[in-house]
Amino acid sequence: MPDVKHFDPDAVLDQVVRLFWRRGAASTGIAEVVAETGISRSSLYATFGGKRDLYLAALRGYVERHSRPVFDRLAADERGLPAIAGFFGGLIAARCTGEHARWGCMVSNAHASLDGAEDDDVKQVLDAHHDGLCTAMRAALRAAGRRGQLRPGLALEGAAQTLALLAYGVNLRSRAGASPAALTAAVEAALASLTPDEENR
Amino acid sequence: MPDVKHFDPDAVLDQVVRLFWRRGAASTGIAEVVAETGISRSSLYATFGGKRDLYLAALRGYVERHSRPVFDRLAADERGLPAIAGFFGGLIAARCTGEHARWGCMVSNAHASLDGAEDDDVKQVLDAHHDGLCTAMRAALRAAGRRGQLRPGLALEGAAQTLALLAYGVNLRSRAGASPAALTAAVEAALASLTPDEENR
DNA sequence: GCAATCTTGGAATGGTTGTTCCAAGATTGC
DNA sequence: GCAATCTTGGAACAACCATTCCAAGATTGC
Repeated sequence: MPDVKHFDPDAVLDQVVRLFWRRGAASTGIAEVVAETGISRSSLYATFGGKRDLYLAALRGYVERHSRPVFDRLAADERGLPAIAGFFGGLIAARCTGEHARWGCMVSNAHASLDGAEDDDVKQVLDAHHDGLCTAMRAALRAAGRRGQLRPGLALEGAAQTLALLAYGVNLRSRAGASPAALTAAVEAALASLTPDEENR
Repeated sequence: MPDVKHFDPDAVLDQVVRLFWRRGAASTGIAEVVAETGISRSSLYATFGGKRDLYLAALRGYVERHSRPVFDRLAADERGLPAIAGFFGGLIAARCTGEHARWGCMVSNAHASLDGAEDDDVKQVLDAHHDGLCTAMRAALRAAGRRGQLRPGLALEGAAQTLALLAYGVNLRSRAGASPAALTAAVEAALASLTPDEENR
């Protein structure tokens, strides 16, 4: 008997993600969300709750739709270092060109926007994201190890953490306009230092 | 003949830095600044101009008082890798403990809060900061090279960029509550991969 | 001590914020 | 087609935003 929604919540959330991703949560008003999505305030609040809930849903949607697929692909890639190089290559391309150029990564941005307050739900998403990235990186490094691409004695867990933090650095600097060349140089140096000495002579 | 200021602008700017550093610019109101500093709105506007000018002054003050001294010390340190290890050790300590624990780095935070708009002045500060960090890192790496601490064939410029981006990663993750141990593991792995193979067997 | 000149406190402003509310509209099962 | 039930548009709201303004106060050179 009831009426049904006159819009697609998933599509709307996608637009909200793009808005919060680009502009940040604090400096994006509900009015902008309404203008961008075309749906009314009532529908927004009825579907997603208040602004905090909306942001949280958008952040989770971002991880689910943008981060997770990339992490999964990296973790499943058996090529070793080329897989990691491919990950960073795609990252730099996505951060510097195309539709989302200079937007950075919504999760990285969220780190800086964390209110000292009880942002526990947001923090949980951030930690889960970081864990997913580290895990994928670890898997790719293990594959590299199996193929003999890594220098002897390399601390696999530590290297995974290094590369994960490096990705955050790329995300951050890309937002300020860092050149793809500079970012690529940093990544290539990091990857080169994982290989045995012989390959760099 | 004129009257003179009834407060110390430098001390006030320090308080403003701490406020924007911790809470971010977008979510900090002028009212909070007035409450924190104790000076009145009139004095604030007369001394620093509007909010954008105030934030810019605070950002520049942060770089001048917090980043620059650390960069200079790193650049002048002739010990090589131990100097870099010391830099990161101090960074992790400052980010995870003490007065500014979990505040991250104001410049790193600024990256994420960049409005797509004409934030050209802010971007300039960010670029200068990044340049200072890379330059200091390069100098320290050169010292390491002179002392034979680096693996053969290492791309010095690339390694400097890698370490700089790594620092941004540390800043970001520390704000979300990353453990000093995890951050240290990432840094140590990065530094270890700069040395010749022999030292890790 | 005087007058000139800047600073200061605090009220006032107009705009924007997130959120709520309700009448009007749309869609359902029967 | 009917009523029940949800959704929708848009007005209304109080709180807060950055900024301005002015009378009152403080400090200076003389």
